[in-house]
Amino acid sequence: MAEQNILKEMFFDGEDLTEKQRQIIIAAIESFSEKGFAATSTSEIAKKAGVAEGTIFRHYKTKKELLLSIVSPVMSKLISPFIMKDLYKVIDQRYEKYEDFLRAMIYNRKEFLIKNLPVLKIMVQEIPFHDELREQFKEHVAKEIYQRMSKFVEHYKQKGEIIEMPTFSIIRFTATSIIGHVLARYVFFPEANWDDEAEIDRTIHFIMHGLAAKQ
Amino acid sequence: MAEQNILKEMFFDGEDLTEKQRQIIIAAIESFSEKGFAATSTSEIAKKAGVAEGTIFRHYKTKKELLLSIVSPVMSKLISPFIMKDLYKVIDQRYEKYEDFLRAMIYNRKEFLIKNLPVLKIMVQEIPFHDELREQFKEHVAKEIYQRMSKFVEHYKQKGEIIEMPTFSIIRFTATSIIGHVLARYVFFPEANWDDEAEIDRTIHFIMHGLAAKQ
Amino acid sequence: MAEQNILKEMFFDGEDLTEKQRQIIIAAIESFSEKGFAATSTSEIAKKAGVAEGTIFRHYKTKKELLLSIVSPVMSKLISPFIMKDLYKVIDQRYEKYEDFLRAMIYNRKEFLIKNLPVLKIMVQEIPFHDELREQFKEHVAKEIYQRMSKFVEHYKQKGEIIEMPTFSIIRFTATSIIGHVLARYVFFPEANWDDEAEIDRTIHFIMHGLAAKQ
Amino acid sequence: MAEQNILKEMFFDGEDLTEKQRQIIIAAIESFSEKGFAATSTSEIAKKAGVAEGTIFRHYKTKKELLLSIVSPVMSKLISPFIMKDLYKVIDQRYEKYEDFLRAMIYNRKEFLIKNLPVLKIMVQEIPFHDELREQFKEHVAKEIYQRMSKFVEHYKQKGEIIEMPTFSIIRFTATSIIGHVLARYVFFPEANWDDEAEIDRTIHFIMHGLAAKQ
DNA sequence: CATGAATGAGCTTTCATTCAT
DNA sequence: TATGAATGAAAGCTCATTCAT
Repeated sequence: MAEQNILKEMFFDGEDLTEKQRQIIIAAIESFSEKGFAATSTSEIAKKAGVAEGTIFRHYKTKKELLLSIVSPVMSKLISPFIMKDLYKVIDQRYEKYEDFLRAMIYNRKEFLIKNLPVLKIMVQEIPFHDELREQFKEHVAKEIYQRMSKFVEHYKQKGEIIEMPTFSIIRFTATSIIGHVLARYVFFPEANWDDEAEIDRTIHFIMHGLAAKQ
Repeated sequence: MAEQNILKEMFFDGEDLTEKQRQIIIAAIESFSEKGFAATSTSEIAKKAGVAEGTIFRHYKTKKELLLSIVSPVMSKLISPFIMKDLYKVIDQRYEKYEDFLRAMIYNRKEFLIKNLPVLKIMVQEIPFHDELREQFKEHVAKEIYQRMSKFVEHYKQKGEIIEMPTFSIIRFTATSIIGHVLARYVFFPEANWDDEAEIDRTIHFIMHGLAAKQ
Repeated sequence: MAEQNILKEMFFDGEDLTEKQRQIIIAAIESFSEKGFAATSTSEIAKKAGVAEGTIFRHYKTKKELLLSIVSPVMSKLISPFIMKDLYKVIDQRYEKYEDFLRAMIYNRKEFLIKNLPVLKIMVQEIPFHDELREQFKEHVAKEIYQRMSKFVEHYKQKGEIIEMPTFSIIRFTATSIIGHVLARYVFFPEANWDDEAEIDRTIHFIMHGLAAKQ
Repeated sequence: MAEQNILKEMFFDGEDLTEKQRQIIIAAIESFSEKGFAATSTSEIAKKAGVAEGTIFRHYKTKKELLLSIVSPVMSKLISPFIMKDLYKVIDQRYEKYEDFLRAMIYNRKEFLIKNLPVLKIMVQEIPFHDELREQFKEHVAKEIYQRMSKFVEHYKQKGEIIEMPTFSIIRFTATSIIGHVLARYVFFPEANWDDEAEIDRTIHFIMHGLAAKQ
């Protein structure tokens, strides 16, 4: 129930979907993320959503279109904070250090990630098998984020905040460390007894200073 | 063809499979990793392997059993260097510093990973959807590797080589950085113009010293 | 065609089946009784019924469910005259002698048996191989009929109409004689030149007086 | 084990079957009688018999031939006492009354029936579905028995022992009563607490004198 | 004589999709 | 707009039978 409310917020704000359509999407997200796209049947979705099989195809021409209609908007929203106008100025003024910037980014995207975990799981699972998704991800997510991140990274490099190293590598190290945190925290060991703030601090410290003991 | 030879080495050393059985496994690996397990039909595998569909089921009672027979042995081999007897002594003598140990591990597993990329892709893709795989991975891969890594990490912590931080976090940071390297290098951008040695150096440097510029 | 009409009457009175569903049942009865349940394929039924194979499984989850949906209602109707309320009173008033009762029963069930011969054949053939059918038959047919027959038999025994002998044996002799008549008449030699009334008389005479010549 | 010995006696006396062949027949009888011919797979028989699948087809060209090789000899032996030479004389001298004859027949065939119950079950089950079996049964069992029984019945009718009634009916009543006994005793309620001699007496009494109380 | 790998046709069942209502 | 009966292709799997060894 709680999850359903959250999903509604994310998905249905400002969109005019019928009640049935919402049920279909909620049911599809649940099934796709539990069993995978290919292993989920439309009849199963229909049953879970409490609609007739035909109703799904009234709204989505094919099963794949249903998948895209779920994953695409989340992809768009995933990068939204990066495509703010005047982002650079804001950043420049507010975050003196790279780690301040990182912390802000992490806190900014955290809620979004938690809310959208099932859809993000579907996205990650299905990207390798669907050209449209892969294309969309590359063009509108990876590329966008990479380009904007590059600017910041180069900015902080020029300021002498961060090490001289290919920008690509810096972004990669940053990204994998943060994604690793999210996966560990929310996917692999959600039940563990986490001190979230401390773990984020550790992650940022690792990104900035690595594992070597200070001499 | 080249790939087939590699697969043969990995899979068929010392096992007595019929020629048809080998063809089935090679075909299944190809299809599963390209389209996913659920989206691959047994008739497609049969056709690709050049056998009758019935032949598959003579050797593997179900499609799932075929999947497991592909993934399980690779899982076992994945951790084999970690379960060497007297590993600790060897390590202790040979690797004075944590980064030496890391470098050795990376080079040790590199060939294995490259050779088994398709099967590892299948493994990663299917673990979320098959209890048996998940259980097997947790019990025989994750747990084993974690326990042994813990010993090393604590060893280097005591030696004052690495920072005081929860062992779990240290392992996580180390693992995600290395996995991130492998994914970038072999999965996402295999075509790029890599200077492998330099990139491994950078990865290890990042793990040890982070991104902060030296003052 | 004639047979189809009869089947419709028996099966579809008061039930709301689609036209296709009726065709499926009619085709299934024909095939099951001709070739046996296990030797009949669903594709054959579909073809004979003029529907797609998928249609069968829309209405009956499995082939076995289709079998049960055919046999079960006939089992129920088979015993219906025995479970009339106030049956005992009616009998008591109307049939002074056991043979009157027998004659009434035979004529009562005769039409039913003739109409349902194919389904009854399926029932008899498949009971040994399907636990559900066997259980259903034991609980709802054999037991019911036996209990009610017992009352009558004991009633006529007390009246001195019939011989002192275990009730079970009396019912058995009665039943096998009548069933033997039905089998001979309608199953083994339906083409023979029967004088139905005379044969029923003979059967009842045999039950009552046996084969011994009167001295 | 005990059953296996009995089966061997019945089946394998004087026939030169290999050990494997015997195992196949024993396994086939068990499976056919438990699940029916059509629902039994040859691989199942092979497994139960402890032979390779191919071995079955070395001895029996088809699955059906295996069925016939099981049922046919039992059919032949079923009527063997009826086709004794000089049977009529023997009968004439030994059995003054029809019931003496019946009793002798029942005791004569009893052991045979018990020993061959599984095969007889197969025979009864499969006759409706296999023309060869039906033909064989009609020609070599039903017809033979009917013709010989006719002679006896007419003999006893002439002697005034039994009632004036069409011979066919007399045979039918006799047969169904006896078969009913066998089914009740050995098929439907083998576990019940039977007084065999008494029940046979009752059966013969019923055949001779029916159910009417003596006035 | 016996094996068991291999076959391909056929099995029951599921599927995404259509369409008359 | 929503339904759900109907579809036919294709799914995973089983089968009786063959044949090289």
